[in-house]
Parts: sequence; structure tokens; C-alpha cells
Amino acid sequence: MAHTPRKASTPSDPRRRPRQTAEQTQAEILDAAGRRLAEGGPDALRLQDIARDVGISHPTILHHFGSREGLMEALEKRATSALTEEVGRLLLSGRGVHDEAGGPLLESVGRAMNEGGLARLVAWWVLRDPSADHEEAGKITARVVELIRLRLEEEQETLGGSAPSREEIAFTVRLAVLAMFGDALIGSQLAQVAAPQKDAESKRFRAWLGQLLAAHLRGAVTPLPEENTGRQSD
Amino acid sequence: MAHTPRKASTPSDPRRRPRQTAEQTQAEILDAAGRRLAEGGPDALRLQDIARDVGISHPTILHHFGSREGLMEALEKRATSALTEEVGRLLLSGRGVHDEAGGPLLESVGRAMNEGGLARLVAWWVLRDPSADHEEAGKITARVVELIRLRLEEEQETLGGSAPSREEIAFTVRLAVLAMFGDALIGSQLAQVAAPQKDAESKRFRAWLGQLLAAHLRGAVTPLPEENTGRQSD
DNA sequence: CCTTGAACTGACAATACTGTAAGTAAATAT
DNA sequence: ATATTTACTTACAGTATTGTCAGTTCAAGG
Repeated sequence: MAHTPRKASTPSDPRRRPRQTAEQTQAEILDAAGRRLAEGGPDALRLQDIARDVGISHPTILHHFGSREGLMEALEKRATSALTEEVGRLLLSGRGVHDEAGGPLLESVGRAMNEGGLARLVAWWVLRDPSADHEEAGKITARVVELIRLRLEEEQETLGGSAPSREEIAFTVRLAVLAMFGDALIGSQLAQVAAPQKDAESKRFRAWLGQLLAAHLRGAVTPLPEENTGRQSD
Repeated sequence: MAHTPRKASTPSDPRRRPRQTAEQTQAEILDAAGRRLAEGGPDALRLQDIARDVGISHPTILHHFGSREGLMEALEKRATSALTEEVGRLLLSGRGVHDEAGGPLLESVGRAMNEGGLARLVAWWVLRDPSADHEEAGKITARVVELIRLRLEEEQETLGGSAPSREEIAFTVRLAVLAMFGDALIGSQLAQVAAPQKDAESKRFRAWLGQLLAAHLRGAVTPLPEENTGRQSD
């Protein structure tokens, strides 16, 4: 129980980090944590390592985020809100949703998943706690679905043709997200080409996917039969 | 420094586990480890917990697998070879590849990913060591691609029409695998329905995907332009 | 029967990690 | 100018986890 109070360790230490604003330090911590997570996986997310990267002592992290868990939550929040913003921007910034293979949007999500390390972050999060609800993801996709639906209806008025059902669009968007997510995690394991070409291969795959999805939404909609998918008891 | 040898702890303890064959015990350990991994994520993979599940002491696990790492490798090996076998069986067992929405194959992979916990295992493995090569995955997909190609050529001879290129098939298979993988991990987060219906939703999604892919392979092939995908310098 | 090997165990070593306590110095408010 | 808040530090507590050790029981082979 003891804990003899000791003399102050270093009364005026020049090695002490020049005091920063809380925001600044927190951003640096999150950056370092994100890098560690992207490179080394969940096991590499040690407070002491992150602290060393930033050049602070590890209790400083606890000071800012309360606990390791708090740090992880902050990490997730920052990553998802960054993606949300980007997707929102792309959707509002005009076209690019369904023409030209849905290119920009797909590319942007793909980049966030890959280079941004979002896929690894989300995967890690889901692994840690399977029952946790990531409502942000649902919200984003719902928004994308709705916006695509509106656009397709516009297009339909101009060009004629029948707009796909909302379920059709939802499934298509879901497929796109799953593909980008999966590709970021294990795409390189599936590609049948040598290592130096893998980047190009990935890009080509994305382009192909974009075309496939766009073509599907625009025309070749094969409706699902209205089966009762098993027990719909309650 | 020491370690005074002490008297044998329990000279004839009735609680001692009746001796099993190594194979038996190892299988039990792997089962328990798999369950822990699927339910609680990587952090739940503690030697002591697994030991308690099985009803042994934790050094026994080390005795059988050498180290925690060894246990993980054994886990992965078992899971992937199980999937390899099942896919092989399905592919050879006759049709089911491209007719009826590629149903059985897609369902089987989906089940392995979901209930079998394969997706979580692979994800966790990839997160831990991003540079690790999972060559098994590449081999399986290559095999699937080749078999589908053969079948499509057969069908083409009978029905006419043009068979898709190998790249086309490879991308399609890749998409299917990525979708199943991603769906197992985050599908439930993306679905826009209430919790009790999520199972049905997932199944419907798989059916939809199967139809989409089959339709694509069979007819509506939109060829990618022969663009140089960026730097193809070397 | 006796020896050898292997399945299995309890106790312990070593280490590593998160979180707390107590204190210092710089900025901000009064 | 003084008081207060807060960014930041060192030292330490507490605990959990993997791995080692020496020993026991059981089975199989000579």
C-alpha cells in the first residue's frame, strides 16, 4: 500500500517535449497508431511503441484518450468520418456514380480501404468484437444507395429504360463495398500474377468490376424470384 | 538460482485426465481454439482458456504444438485443407459450377467462410502478418478458374456462343471469393434490415450474386479495353 | 519384468503490458 | 502577478500470459 513519495525526478529536464496543443498531439498519436495498425496488425498496437514513434511517454496517450480502448475508438471514428466525408463529396460533386464504370467512387473507396488502411482497421475491429455494431457503415451505404437511385431515375427519364429496384441497387452497392474491402485484405493472395504487377492487376480488377456493376444496373437486371427465403416466421 | 526440487505434487491424482492418443487431444485442442477464435476474435485465443475448454492444463498444449505460434499454424493448415477438400469435391462431383447461379459452390464457400469461421481465421492471419503468403488460396482459385473454363468451353460447343477469356473468369471468381469473404466479416453491418432477418438477407444476397455472375459469364461479357493500366514500365 | 518414451501436470520464471500516482512546467484565466 | 488548469514525465503497481522444469502415470517393446 505504500508508495513512498519520492523526490521529483528531474526538476528541469531539457529533454522534455515542448508542450503542444492537445489537438496536435492527439493527431500525431492517431497517425502513429494508424501506421502501426496498417503495418503490423493488431498486435503491433502497443501504447509504448506508439509513444516511442511520436516521441512521448506512454502515459501521455492515456492522458489524452483515457485508455487503450479509448484510443481505438478514436481511431475508428477518425477513419470512418474521413471516408464519409470523401464519399459525400464525391457523390455531391456531380457525376461519377454510374457512368464510366462508377470509376471515381469505386477508386476512392478502394484507396481508402487499401492505402488508408481502412479495411485493416475495420477487419480488426470486427474481429475483436463480432457483435459490435458499426452503424456508420450502414449509414454510408444507405446514403449511396439512395443517391444512386435518384440518379438512375433521372437518367431513366431522359433515356428511357426501367430503373432497377432498390434492392437491386442495394445489393450492387453491397457487392462493390465487399469487393473493395476483401480486395484490400486478401486480394493480393488471390491474384495470379507476379508481385511487381499486383498493383496494376488490382487496378484492372477494379475497372472491370466497375464496368460489370454499371452494366448490370443499367440494363441486364435479372430479377430474383420472389422466394420466401426460409423462415419468415415472426 | 534455483528451483528447489519439490516433492511430487499429487502422487496419484484421480482428477488427472485419462491418457488419450496425441491425435485425439490435438484435434480437441484445435476445435476449442477454432471456436474461441470464431467467437471472440484473436484476443480470445489464450492458451489457458483453450486448455480449460478442453479440460487439460495449458502446458499440454505447448507439449503438442510447441508454442502458441505452432498452434496457430496448425489451425490455419487444418482450416484451409478442409476448404480445399470441399471445393475439390464439389468441383469434381459434377455440375453446380455455373448453372443455377453457381449455387452449391458459392453456398459452400459462403458457409465455410461464415459458420466455419474461415473468414475470421484468414482475416486474423492476414492482419497479423500482411506480408505472409497464403499460397493455398491462390492454388484453390486457380484450380476453380481452370475448371470453370473447361466447363464453359464444353457448354459453348453444345450451345454455341463465345466463351469468356481466362482473365474474365479469373476476375469473376475473384469477385465471388472476395464477396463471400467480405460478407462473412462485415455483411451484417451493411445489410439494411433488422437483425432477425439478416440470415435470410444474406442468403438472398448470395443467390442474387450467383445469378449475376452466371449471367455475366454466360453472356453479357463487357470486355475491358486494352488500356495500359498506368505504369507498365518494366 | 524392466526400461524407455510420451502424455500430462503443478509450480515457477520471465516478461510485457496497461493503468495509476505524484509531481513539474507551461499556458491561461483571474 | 497569482492561481488554476493541463500537457507531460518518471516510477511503480498489478496482472496476465507464454514458456520452462522436474516429475508422475501410463503404454509399449525388449
